[in-house]
Amino acid sequence: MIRVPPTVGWGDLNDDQRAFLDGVGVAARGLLGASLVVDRGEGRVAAEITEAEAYGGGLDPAAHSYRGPSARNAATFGPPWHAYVYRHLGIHTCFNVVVGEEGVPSAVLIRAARIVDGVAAARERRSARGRTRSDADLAAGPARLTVAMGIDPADSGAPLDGSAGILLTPRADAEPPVSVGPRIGVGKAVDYPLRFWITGEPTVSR
DNA sequence: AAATAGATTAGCT
DNA sequence: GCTAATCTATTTA
Repeated sequence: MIRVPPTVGWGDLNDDQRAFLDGVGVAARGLLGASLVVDRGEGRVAAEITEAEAYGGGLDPAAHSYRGPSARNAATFGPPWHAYVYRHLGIHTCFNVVVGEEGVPSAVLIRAARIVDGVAAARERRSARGRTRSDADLAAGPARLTVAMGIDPADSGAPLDGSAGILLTPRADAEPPVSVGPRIGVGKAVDYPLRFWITGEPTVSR
């Protein structure tokens, strides 16, 4: 994997680098409509992914893994179809799916989902401050999703084959209508559209 | 060694 | 809309 210095704009990427980034984008897009189930014996919640963002590891100045491995981002260098979970601003937890081969960091941030089963459990977790939420609001945002589904930083590095309580199943049907746009809350590399969502879904983040 | 920005959300104006 | 909450990693002195 070739690394690009922070001063180099995305327009200067060579063909191989662009192909890699596009590949991560395709992976993110492919996760739309996929089924995510968290089941630890109680409070089982099943959801369908409705919004995802791609992060291109060593090529992407906005990626946590851009400057090499650290204790926090180690999971992004691990095998694909595993979780990368981190804490943001000390209080919020975000869930990613590692999509690159082992040793090649890349991840897809799951920004939003539609709860299809276990709505009661999800609402219970999200109503910690005594507020009730609409169904569409339960997982409309990366940190909201982890709360609703009961995912925490201890899950970072866990496989997503169900053996650790988290099961991610690829979408079986045809791809739904997809919208594309720039990533949210990212100051760097804004000019490359790597955010994907299911068109018209009420569950996507603001 | 100290400052600051960040893949966010909730609550209040 | 604007700000607080509050931790980590990177940048600056």
